Amino acid sequence: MSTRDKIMDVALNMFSERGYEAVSIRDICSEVGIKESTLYYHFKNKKDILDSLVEKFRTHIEDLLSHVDEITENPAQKKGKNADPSVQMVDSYMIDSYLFDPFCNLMLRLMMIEQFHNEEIRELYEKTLFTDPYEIQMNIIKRLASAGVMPEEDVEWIVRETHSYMTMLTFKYLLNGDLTEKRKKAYYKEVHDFMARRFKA
Amino acid sequence: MSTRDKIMDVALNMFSERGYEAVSIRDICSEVGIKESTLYYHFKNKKDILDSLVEKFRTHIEDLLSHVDEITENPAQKKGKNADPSVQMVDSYMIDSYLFDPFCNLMLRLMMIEQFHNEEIRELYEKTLFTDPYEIQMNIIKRLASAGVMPEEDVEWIVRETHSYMTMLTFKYLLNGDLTEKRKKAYYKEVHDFMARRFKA
DNA sequence: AAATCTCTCTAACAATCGTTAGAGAGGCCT
DNA sequence: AGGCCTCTCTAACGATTGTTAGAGAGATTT
Repeated sequence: MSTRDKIMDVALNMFSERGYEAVSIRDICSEVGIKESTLYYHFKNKKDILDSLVEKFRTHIEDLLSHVDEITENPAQKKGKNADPSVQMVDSYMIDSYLFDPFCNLMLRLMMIEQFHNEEIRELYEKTLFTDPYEIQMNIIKRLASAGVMPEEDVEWIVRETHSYMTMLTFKYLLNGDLTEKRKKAYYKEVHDFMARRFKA
Repeated sequence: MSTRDKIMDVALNMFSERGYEAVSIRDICSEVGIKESTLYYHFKNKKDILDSLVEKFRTHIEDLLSHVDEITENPAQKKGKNADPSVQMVDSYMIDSYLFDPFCNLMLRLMMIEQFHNEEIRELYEKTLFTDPYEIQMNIIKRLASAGVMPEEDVEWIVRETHSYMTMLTFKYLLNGDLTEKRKKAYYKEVHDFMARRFKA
C-alpha cells in the first residue's frame, strides 16, 4: 500500500471515530510512521485528506449503484441452484459490499458525524442512507409487482416499510459503537426474520 | 438565565454541531460574553461541561418516561373531546416534548457524534433512541391488544414496524441538518400518514 | 466596620495545532 | 557523470489549545 493510501486509511479510521477536527496531523503521521512534512507532500492540507476520502467514496458508490442496476434488470443471469428473488439478492449484495464493507461503513460513520456542519457531506449522507436505498427497493419491488408476484396497489407501502425497517437496523447495529461480529450477526438475523415474514417463501 | 446555564446552553449548541473536541473554551466564552477564567469558576474543566449536559439530559429523560407511563396506564383521564387512542397521545407527546424539544434534539445530535468514542454516551444513545421508544410502543400496543382493539398474535410485529418507521423518520428528518420548520412539517406529515394507515380510524 | 463569600477580571503558562522552508537520499533519463 | 524527479527527513514558525494564579468589585454575614 502506498504512503498516500496508508494516510487515507489511517485518517478515515481516526476521523470516523473521533471526528475530523479532533484528529491532528501528528496523530495520523505517528500512526502511519512518517513525519508531518511527508504528509504535506501527498496532500496540500488537512482538508484535502477529507475531500479525497469523500471523492473516493463517491466513485465507489457510483460503481456499486450501477452494479445493483445490472442485477435488478437481469436477475435471471445471477440465479444459482435456488432461485432467489432479486430482492434478497440485491439486499445481500448491498449488505456485504456496502453496509458491512469496512471502507463504506467507516465513511457512513464519518458522514454521520460531519453532516451537522458540512452541507456537502450532509447531502451525500442523505443520498446514500435514505434516498438511494429507497429507490433501489422501489425498483426491485415494482419489478416483482409487474411480474405478478405481488399486488400492484400495495407496492408503495411495502417499499416504505421494507426501507424503514432496513434503515432502522442499520443505525441500530451497524452505525452504533464498533462494528463487531456480534452486531453483524444480530443485524443479519433481524434482516432475515423481517424478510421471511414480508416475502413468505 | 444564570451564567452557568448560559454556558451549558451555548456549549450544547456548539458541541452538537461541531463535536465536543472541535469546540474550544474560548469559542464558548466569547459567545457567552465572559472570560475563560470565569468559566472555570463554574466548571472544573471542559469535560465537566459535557458531563453536566449528559446528567441534565438523564434526569430530563427520567421525568419524561415516568410521565409517559402515567399517560399509558390512565389514558381515560387525558381524553378530550375526541377519544384519541393512547398510541396517538403518547406519540404526539413524545414528538413535542422529546424529538422536537430543542434541548433533547440537540442532545441526540451530540450523542450521535460522540457515541463512537465514548462508551457512556453510546449506551445512553442506544437507550434513548432504540430501547426506550420500542418499550413505550410495546406497552401501549399490548394494552390495546388486551382491550381487544387488535389481534393479540400480531402485537410483536406491529410494534416492530411502528418503531422502525418512527425511528427511520427521526433520523431522516430530525437528526439531519438543521431542525427547520420544513423538516418538522415533513416529519409530522409522514408520521400522520403512517398512523392513519396502520391504525385506520 | 470588618470579614467573608460570590463572581468576574487580567495575564500568563506549557503544550499542541496546521503548516512550511530547505536539505538529503535514491532512482531514472540524457 | 551530471541533472532531474520522487519521496522523506530535520527543524522551526506563529497561532491556538486547556488551564491557573491572583487581584478586584460587590453583596452578605459577623
